[in-house]
Amino acid sequence: MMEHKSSSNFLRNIILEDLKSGKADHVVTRFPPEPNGYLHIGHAKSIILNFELADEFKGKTHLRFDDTNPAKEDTEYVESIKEDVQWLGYQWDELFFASNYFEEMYNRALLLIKKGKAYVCDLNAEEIRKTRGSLTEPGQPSPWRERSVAENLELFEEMRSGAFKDGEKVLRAKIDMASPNINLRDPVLYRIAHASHHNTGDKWCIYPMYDFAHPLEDAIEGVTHSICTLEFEDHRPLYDWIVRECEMENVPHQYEFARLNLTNTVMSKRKLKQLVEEKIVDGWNDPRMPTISGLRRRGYTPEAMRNFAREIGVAKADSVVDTKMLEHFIREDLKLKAPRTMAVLKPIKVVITNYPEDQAEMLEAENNPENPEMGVRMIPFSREIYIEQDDFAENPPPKYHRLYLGNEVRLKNAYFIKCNGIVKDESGKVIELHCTYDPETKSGTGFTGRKVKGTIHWVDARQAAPAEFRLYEPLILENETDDGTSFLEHTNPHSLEIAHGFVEPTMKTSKSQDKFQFFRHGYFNVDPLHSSADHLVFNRIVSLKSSFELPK
RNA sequence: UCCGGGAUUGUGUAGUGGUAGCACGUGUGACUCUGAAUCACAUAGCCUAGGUUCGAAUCCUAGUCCCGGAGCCA
Repeated sequence: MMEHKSSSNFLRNIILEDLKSGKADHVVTRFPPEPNGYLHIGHAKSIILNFELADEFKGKTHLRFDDTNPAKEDTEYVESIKEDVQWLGYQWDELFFASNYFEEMYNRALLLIKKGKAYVCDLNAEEIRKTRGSLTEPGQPSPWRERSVAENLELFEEMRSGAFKDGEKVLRAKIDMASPNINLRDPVLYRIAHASHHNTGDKWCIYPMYDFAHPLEDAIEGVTHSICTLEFEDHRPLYDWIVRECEMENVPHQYEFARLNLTNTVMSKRKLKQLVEEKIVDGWNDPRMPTISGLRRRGYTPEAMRNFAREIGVAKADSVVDTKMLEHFIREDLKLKAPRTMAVLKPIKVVITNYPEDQAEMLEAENNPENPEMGVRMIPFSREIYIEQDDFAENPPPKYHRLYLGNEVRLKNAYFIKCNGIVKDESGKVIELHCTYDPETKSGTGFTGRKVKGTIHWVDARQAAPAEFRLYEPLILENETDDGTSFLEHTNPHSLEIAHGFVEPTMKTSKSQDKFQFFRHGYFNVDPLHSSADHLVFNRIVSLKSSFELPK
């Protein structure tokens, strides 16, 4: 399909100006996830932004794992992140791990110490917090702030060699305890953690903090435009300080944009993790999750996600994008790609009383009327078929165009049928319909003798394949409020509905991740985990829009 | 309260001194072997108040409201 062009945004304008003014003569961006969880659609926005910005200016984009905290990170996440980035359609020019720079970072820390810009502090976490001051009051200098360079050097080397326990000492930058920007009040640069790291193993027992590590990583890699989210805005002066004082050759610049929020969705790793751990969903790739792996399993395509990301734009104002926008782009992408087929989700049997019992025929059906190149298929038809329960009403509501006693409708790709009788069980529930068909009205014959208001879908009762359908509703009912309630109280108990019905016989050969439009229902994806040849499972990606609502 | 940001139709986003545009949504009609799609039309906006200017969403002044920041997390 045609890819949408993204509209102008402030980051593009900045790059344009930088190139024009000579502040930069090329562009290098990076996507720097911490491998401590799965990527979600908010990350997709960042990935698409970074890769496309670089691409537009013939630059490069690195994938860099920001793995400076061994306690939280794991190679499992490294692999899933790589997979998700590639699935989205991007290939990094370079793959880096921050942990591979640990020696370089250590040397830069040494430089800071020698310049009198960093010191080893013996205060514990609690004491550091207490002396940091508040939003309105300055902090107090640490009693260890004036240690000699020689002593600092010796102590820092001992920290590295494992002479101290976790938390016993830290390395701090010596900046300004009275700064109105709290990030500048002698921030911690290194902490001691006797933990083994997914990449460096037990080589290190001191690990750099984000504020120290990130600017160095960008500088080492020659990143020109370091794009991050708004909450790091306050860190920018520190970022610049580190690059300057560590005397880095390349000088990257940090720019911040607003993270993505979607209606009826939570987007923080912490909350998503909670949904997984409290078993509200079935893992990180549950089709209800806004994770890239969840959306993929639901049936979203990379094209739809890219077009969505381009359309929502990039800005600095906090915002919440309507999920309908995302849905629009998957419908648009699948419209010409997905074959149409008929599926009855909640079946009721119809007996066509004037159709000979021993007869059957094959009828031709277009695979996609909007895309004739997709050809045709043959579908079986005989005396007994299934239709959708909702397509029959004993007491039809106003403007009901479907089947009811005495009314005639078209069976898609087949004949007109008229309802003459209903069969009920002891409880009074309608369990079967008796109809008659008109052979004159066969689809494709150009019959114009009379018109019907409704066309309904169906499957042949003898040959249809049983199938399971998973219908999703938003996981979160209300958007976050400030009333102090946990978002878990707003989860939708009916976010998953499982239906059992039938699909056309040709669907038996469908493969994992195949996508279809079930006539009049919506777009569905073959579930990669639960579907098999003898037990078909389809995830509803998104329903079709409908201007008619059945009254409850 | 200190520091840093932000405010353009219902939602998201362009516009950087010269007709406020795009997308989604919503509504109406046409068409229809999908109550879909498509097509047509409609819908509605510059936070407030002053000022500069022939002319302000844009520049200036003063407000208002919203978001972020006090991890040895990122």
